Parts: sequence; structure tokens; C-alpha cells
Amino acid sequence: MLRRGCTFAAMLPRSSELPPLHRVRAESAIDWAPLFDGDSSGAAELRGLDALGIERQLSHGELVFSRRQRAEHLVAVISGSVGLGLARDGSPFHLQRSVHGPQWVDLSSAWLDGPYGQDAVALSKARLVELPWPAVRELLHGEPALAERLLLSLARQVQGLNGLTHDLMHKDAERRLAVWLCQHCQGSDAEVIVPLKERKRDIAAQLAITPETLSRLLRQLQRKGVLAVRGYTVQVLDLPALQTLAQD
Amino acid sequence: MLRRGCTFAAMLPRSSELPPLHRVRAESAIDWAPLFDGDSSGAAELRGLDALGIERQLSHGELVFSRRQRAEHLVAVISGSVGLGLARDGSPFHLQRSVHGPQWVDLSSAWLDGPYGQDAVALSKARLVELPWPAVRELLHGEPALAERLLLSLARQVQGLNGLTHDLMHKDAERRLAVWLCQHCQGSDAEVIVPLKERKRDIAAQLAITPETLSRLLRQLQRKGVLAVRGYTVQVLDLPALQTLAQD
DNA sequence: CGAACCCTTGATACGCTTCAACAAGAGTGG
DNA sequence: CCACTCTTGTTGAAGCGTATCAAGGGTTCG
Repeated sequence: MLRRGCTFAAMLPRSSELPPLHRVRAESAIDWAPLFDGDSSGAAELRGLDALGIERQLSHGELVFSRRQRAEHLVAVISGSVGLGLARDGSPFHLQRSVHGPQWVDLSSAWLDGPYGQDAVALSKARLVELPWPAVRELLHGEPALAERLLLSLARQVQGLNGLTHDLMHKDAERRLAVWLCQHCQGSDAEVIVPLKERKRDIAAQLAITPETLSRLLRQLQRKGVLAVRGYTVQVLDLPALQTLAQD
Repeated sequence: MLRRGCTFAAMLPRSSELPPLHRVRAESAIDWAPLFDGDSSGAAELRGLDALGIERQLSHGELVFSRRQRAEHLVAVISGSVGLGLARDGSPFHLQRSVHGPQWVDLSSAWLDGPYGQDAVALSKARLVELPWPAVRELLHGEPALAERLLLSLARQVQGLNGLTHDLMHKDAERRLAVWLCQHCQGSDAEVIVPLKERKRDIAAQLAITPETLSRLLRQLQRKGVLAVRGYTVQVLDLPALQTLAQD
């Protein structure tokens, strides 16, 4: 029944797109800057984290944490991608949000002295860092600058979630898709392209729609001449039109 | 055209439910504890805020801040209620979330050196406190315990928003209403009651449904024998059934 | 090859919105 | 005082948007 050892195996869109092997040494330094602000200048206060960070290397499908588990770490993903959602026995995985590249997976649960409220699984080969919360808290007392970094990261998350709830409440599926495409497009000038780095059904899950409607919406936008969909690469033919669709 | 000076005047459900006058002195001390943790013990680190807090007294309909405005304060509401959403010229007010009693209105925007992303208006006579962000940031450096309080509050907000997005993505209107009723019910034992303290259309807006469907859902639940709706008070007849409906 | 996974397309069903009409309450002004 | 207006909640009919169910084709892997 299970083909690759786990039901929600990623099966990357095109296997040519495998992440570079990047075989890092166990003690390789971690670049904290992108996790916080992208501001790497004067990051002296982040040195203290080097001693605390616990590295984990996961292959896709492995559990990062479960929602019942008590949150005792701040969890970040350095490379690869992690999915947050609910793991239910019947269905493969109920994805809610996917976290890519260097980004925090869970920065909030540990402060509340309770469980992670969500399950998290690796959607690809992933390199994680976990910071034990008590130690971070201790470190905080001597490093006000670190506290400020954490506050900023947390504030950014609140802003992001606020935007997400707004979109879910007031925008229909087409608008949400347009927003997503605008956020993920790259390669400016003339050739604007959106490479789909996840299964389409995972993208659909994040947009809170079914895979069927995602397929239909893409075709619909293609008919309008806004997009050109070729497998797992979407070319944006009329960016202004797409942005108009995405707008409030 | 305008009847009460502003279109989104609250017109409280029952005018008998007016908030007590509570005419406070300008220098009356503010109880910071409920804003942070409810833990008032050892709140020495919060004393520093007393000197910083700027009090504002607003009557209903007045603007707390607008979404284009640069966020330079941490904003909390001490008493009364404030609505967050988008003020659009045509429609009265697009409510997204309402904040009651002692609670933070915006704790995140100031850290990001940008605008508040939302508009906020007083939904009733409200007493606010604003903390200038630069001063708070300064205070932080000497008071690590304050930083921890802020982190905790922010983390709680992230958790709350996570739950909200989950509900919006995976629960239908009836489930969301059930959740809302369970969260707002009071008076345990025998008589479980949910007093509606806002206009029904505002409650509907927070549930991301139209007033019409809210009305229909309430009647539907009444027909099932779960509720008894009498104007602005809802009596829960079958709490277990309601909780089952609310569950995942 | 068949099995298992993916995406797509079509037909149908359901949930919720939209639009329109109505009754009730509250403030206003003749 | 009453008529008038404005707001609110309610109910019904129609329509849109999206989910659900079912079927088929493409790809990968054993």
C-alpha cells in the first residue's frame, strides 16, 4: 500500500529539481541572520545561539513534531521545506501552511508552556535547528538585543497571519491564487515565471481549495491569456492583470 | 444622511447595557497584568510602563488608527471594545476582528517600522493606552523580564491567529458559529447563556458569514433544540451537542 | 506489464451569498 | 402626537462558487 515508506511522500514535481546535496558537517556554523531579519550586521547577540542550536537532518515524510507534544524548543528549518497541519489517520496529511528555506517553523508555542498546536512533517530532505527554550530564555536576560530580534520575528509572523486571515475571509479562490502567484513569481522583466516547487495539491491546500478547483482556475486564467501553464512552471503573460486580480 | 455622526455607530443591542460611566482620573494607574498574562505577581518590570502610557478616551465610532498610518505605538484597550478591519468609503466598516476589555489591539506593527495594516475604530466608548515604541524598546534593554512578557503576549496572538486560520480553512459556517458560542458562553451549570454584546452583523462579520446566514443558522440550531434565542441573549440548551458540533 | 501516484475534466450537489421584501424599534421633526 | 426615516434582524427565492464524485490519461516504479 505505501510506496515510498510514507503516504505523504513528496514526489518532487520534477526529479531534476532535487535540492543540491549540500552535505554539511555536523558543526558547520548556522547563519542566523535570515531567520531573524536578513540583517547580518552586528549580529554579535546571535553568537550565543550557536552553542545552543541542535541540528536535525530529516528525510521527507519524517515527523518534526506532533501537536500533542509539549513545546520545549524553538524550531527553524535551514534548508528544505516543512509542512504544518494536521496528521490524521485516514487521510495522508492535512496541510495548512508550508515553510521553506531558512525560516522559523514554530517560534510561538514554546513560550506558552503547552503543546505545539499543529503537526509538522518534512516535505523534503530538510535540515532543522532546534533551540531549547529554557536556554534561550536564560540567554535573553543577558542579551536584550536578542529579545528584540525575537520580538521582531514574532511580530512579522503576526502580520503575516493577519494578512492570511484577511484573504481567507474576504477573497475568493481566484483572488487568493492570484495573490499566491504574485508572491511567488520571480525573474523580473519580460519573462516572469512561477516555478511550482510543491505538488499542486499541496499548493491547493494552502489556498484552502481542492486540487480540482486549482486545476480549473489555472486553465481559466490561461484561457484569459494571463498565464501559460506548462507542467510545473507557470509563466505570467500579463502581470498587471494578475496584480489587479490579486488586489483587494 | 448621517444620523449619529458616523455610519458605523454601534447602537448597542440593548441600551440598558451601556458601560458604567467609570470616569477615571487622567493619572489613574493602569493595571497591566491582564494585558500580559493575568499574572500580577512580581510585576515590578511593568512599573516602567506607567510613565510611558498615554491614555486616550474615545467615544464610539472614533478612529483609533488607520492602516496607512505609521505604527509608532503599542496600542491596548483597557475598557470598551475596538474593531479591527478595513474602513471603506462606500460600506460602513469591514469588520475583521473585535477586541474587548483589557486586551492588546496592536502589539506587532510597531516593531516592523511600517504602517498598521488595518484600520481600528472604537465600537463603544473606550479607554485606550498607547505606548510609544521607541521608549518601550529603550526600556526593554534594562528590563529583560519585560521583554519576556511581550514575547509571551505576542506568542499568544500567533497561537490565536493560527487557530483562526485553521477554522476558516477547514470548518463550515455552522461549526465556526458553534466554536464562537462555546468560547463566549458563561454561567456554568444548568443555565448556560451567551449574551450577545455586539450587533449580530458584527458577529457575523467575525465569523466570515453574512448576517442572513447567521440568522438562519441560529434558527436552525434552535429547531434542533440546541439553543433558545431570545433577542440578544442565547441560551444553550444542549451544551454537549454544541461542543460536538464545534469539534474538529 | 500492473500498481500506485499524480493531474485533469465533467456532471452533480451543496453551502452560502445576493437580492428583495417586510416587521420592529428608535430618533427626528412637523 | 403622528408621520417619516433609518437601522436592524428576519425570511424567501434565485444564483454563484466551490466541493464532491467518478472517470480517464500520464508517469514512475517494482
